[in-house]
Amino acid sequence: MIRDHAMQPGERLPQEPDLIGAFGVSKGTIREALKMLETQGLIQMRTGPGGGAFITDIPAARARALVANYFFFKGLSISDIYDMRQALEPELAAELATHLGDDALAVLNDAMVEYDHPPATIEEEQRQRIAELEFHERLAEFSNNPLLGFTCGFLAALLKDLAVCRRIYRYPNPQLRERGFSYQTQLLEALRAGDPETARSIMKAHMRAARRMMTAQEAVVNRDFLQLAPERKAAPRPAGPGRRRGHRG
Amino acid sequence: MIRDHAMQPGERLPQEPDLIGAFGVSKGTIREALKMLETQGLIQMRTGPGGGAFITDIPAARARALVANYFFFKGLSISDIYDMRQALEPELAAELATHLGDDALAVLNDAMVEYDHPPATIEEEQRQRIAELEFHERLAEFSNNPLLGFTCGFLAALLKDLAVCRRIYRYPNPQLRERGFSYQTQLLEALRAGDPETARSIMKAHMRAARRMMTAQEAVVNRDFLQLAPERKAAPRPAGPGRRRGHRG
DNA sequence: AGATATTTGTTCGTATGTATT
DNA sequence: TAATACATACGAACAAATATC
Repeated sequence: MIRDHAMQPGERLPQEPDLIGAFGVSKGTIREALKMLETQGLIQMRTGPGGGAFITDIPAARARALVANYFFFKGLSISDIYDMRQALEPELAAELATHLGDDALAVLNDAMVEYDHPPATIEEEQRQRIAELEFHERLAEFSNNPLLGFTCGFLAALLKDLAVCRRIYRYPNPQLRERGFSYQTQLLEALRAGDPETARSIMKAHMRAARRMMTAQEAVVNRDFLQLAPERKAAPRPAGPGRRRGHRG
Repeated sequence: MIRDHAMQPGERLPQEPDLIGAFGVSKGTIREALKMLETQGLIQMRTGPGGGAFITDIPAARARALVANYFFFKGLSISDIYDMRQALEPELAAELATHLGDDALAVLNDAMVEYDHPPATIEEEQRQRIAELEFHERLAEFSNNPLLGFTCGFLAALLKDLAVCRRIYRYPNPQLRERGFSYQTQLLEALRAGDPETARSIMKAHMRAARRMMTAQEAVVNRDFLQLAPERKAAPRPAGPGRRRGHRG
């Protein structure tokens, strides 16, 4: 019905009694169907007069959560994520350099104040790592390429949420912040100058360095973690034809 | 409940009456909840004795469909897709070269027989283009990196399904098949030889050439299409802060 | 092949919650 | 404050699918 009527975000579906009539099924069935659409983020329900089911632009966070579920049993590793980031973030940087305005640059600058200084506590250090990843989420939001923006934002969100990563962030690592901050400062300059090639190569170096530090840390953390909780080593691995690595998400 | 019990794919949830008891809600509510999980691909329902709700590994096709919905109103262009493919497919090729076995190579070879010859009809040409994209889907399935595999598979699926692309495929373009087939033949050799650098550079050239041909074709097709159906020009554009291109999916 | 038991799927009537006017 | 228009929730009965004997 949505497709055939070419319904656009903001429009309202018929009310439940009308849907019951239109499709010749009962209320419960209609409600299950509406729940499916709501789960996919395609509609939002509102109660009360004037309420009903409204077509919506799927929120990026919803789409991210749905696809994150897919990777839940896949045992993603830091390397898997950085393979992608190394390929995509430099392209994102280059693309942004071609069109980013002063307002966007100001937003990005603001995002960096959270970690422009050494952390006083381990808790602050963790907050800074999250903030650093949110800087990358902001970058992604400014992309003119929805695919590139979504994917880069998704990867940053993964790094915030994945269990392995959260364990990594419990270990102090001053270099990670220092070098990250330095790269991002240089990146903003290149973006301000509208210089795609420089932006790309800065981001490339940033990703290479971050990957090196994260995978090194991953090894340490996994060793400690597995020693402390050795039964985890025998945790059931994903079924299906041959994946080879560990690091359950 | 799934998370707290750390339930794994294959396990069964309690039956509806038990869930009703466990959560103290009615059958309709339980069913809406189950529908949500089923929509996300997290469970599958089966009727009959021994039936019920089973935890499942989310099928890749399900996850792709969910995230494809997100892009439905975003008006993706051929360029958007090829920005991603140019960045990712070469990395995929290089990664595959490090571990692909003879069985996998045989599967890929089989996938190519569909388009190892010039098409006799326009219908066959269309089938060949789909088959060529399915070759890339196969490649993606063999990746050891779930993120890279999923994303490359998703991009190929987009090119199969997107309205702009389907229109493009209605125009004859012998070069697309010839050059694609030639690149893929070279690629298989590099994969067989276990040579990541060669595989990467072949795929890079393949993507560059494909992008060029597709965007050129896109311009022609859009011109014809918009002339034939000029009211489409005024189709409502995606809401929200400034996207700049056309080519509604 | 057919009967039966088990489990999900659907319906209907009713009651409740919530936002607008 | 009250009336109205919606979604949301409940419960009992019935229908359909499927495995097992």
